[in-house]
Amino acid sequence: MSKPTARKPRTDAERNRGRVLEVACELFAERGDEVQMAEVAKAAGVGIGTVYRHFPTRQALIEAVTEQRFAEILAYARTRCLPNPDTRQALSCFLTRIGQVHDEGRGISSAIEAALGSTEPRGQVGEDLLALGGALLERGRADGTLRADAKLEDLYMIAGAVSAISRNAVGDWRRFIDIALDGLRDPARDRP
Amino acid sequence: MSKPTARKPRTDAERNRGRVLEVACELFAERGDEVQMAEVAKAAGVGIGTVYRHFPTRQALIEAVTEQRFAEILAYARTRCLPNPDTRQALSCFLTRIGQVHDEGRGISSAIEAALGSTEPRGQVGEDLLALGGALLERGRADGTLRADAKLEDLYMIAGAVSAISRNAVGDWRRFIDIALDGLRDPARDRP
DNA sequence: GTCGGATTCGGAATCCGATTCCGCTTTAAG
DNA sequence: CTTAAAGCGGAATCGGATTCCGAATCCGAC
Repeated sequence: MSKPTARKPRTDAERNRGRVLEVACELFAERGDEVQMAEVAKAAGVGIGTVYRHFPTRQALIEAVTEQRFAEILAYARTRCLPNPDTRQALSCFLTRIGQVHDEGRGISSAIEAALGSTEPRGQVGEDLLALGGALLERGRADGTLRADAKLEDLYMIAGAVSAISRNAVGDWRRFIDIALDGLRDPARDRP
Repeated sequence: MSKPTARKPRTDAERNRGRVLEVACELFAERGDEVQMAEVAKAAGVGIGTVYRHFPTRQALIEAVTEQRFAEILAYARTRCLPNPDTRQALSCFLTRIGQVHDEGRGISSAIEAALGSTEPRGQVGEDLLALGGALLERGRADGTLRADAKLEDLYMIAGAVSAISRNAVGDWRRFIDIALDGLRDPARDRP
């Protein structure tokens, strides 16, 4: 049974968790992977032990930060991309946002990339992001922007690719987005 | 001046270096990133100090292993891909090989990926690989397999993407290769 | 063949950063 | 206000890369 005996979590603990996560977001965005746990603790004004109580592992902390980023992307996609009636532009806008997030916050990029590709979406945010992608995909298939056999997986492969390309600075990821979306176009209705 | 005072390197040193590199290739391929320097040393039958003399850093060792992989890819591309008269197939074959290398040796994948995207090709191998890509690209533009404005950078973005996708197991990278090459096709001569 | 010094070896010691542990402090509940 | 549970801080521990240095091996000269 779900114990009704559960006491309300201490307010100071909640606050501390929040501070740590917030500070971690900033630090990772600025200096990326090189940030140390002790630094995060000091910057948040708590002891190392406290950081570890809330995020049992460096990896866990990184994942939490990553989820924040995902939430940002999700919010952006909902307000700026979905509303665009041109499906191609909506898709491009969505993918572009992913590239931008990497360009801005240098850190956690690899985490974002890994999470993007994971079939186990961490929590509600991942779930929602997946759903949003599905909706865009459906629209695209319906209005002919995408080939009929385009899959959600395809979209996420491309998203992962954008992540990798921007992270490694391989080239112009904006250009890549165009190429990839062209590749996902319906070949039967080309030529404008 | 290039010091003529340089004595020929000791033969045992050469041999040790070779052993270490060989053993490292195997270990990294089998167990990837988790391999420790001490392990490599033991497996190669030398002391840790020796490993460090030849590869001053774990990172350096990984890069050396990576170069081996690149050499394999280069050799394969030369003998199996270039000779294929169908440029599309040749390109696909080349990219497929990259995906396969990741699927086989689980390790150093991230290193391969990073190196693929680097504008500073490590040594002759990278140089040659770049040249080979350029040749395929040129062929593709000439025979209409690729759009006229396709760049070498595009090809390497795609290569990096294939690495990332196969490494993170985001999805079916073979399918991605098709999509990406479709996107790089000449849009003016579609419809068979 | 063998002598002397340069080069390489081996592996113990060191360094660094993540993670664990535990006595002390603060909060929720009665 | 009292008390036990929930949290806290940070010193100690651990794991693994990297450094150091005396001992062992080569190379080239005689």
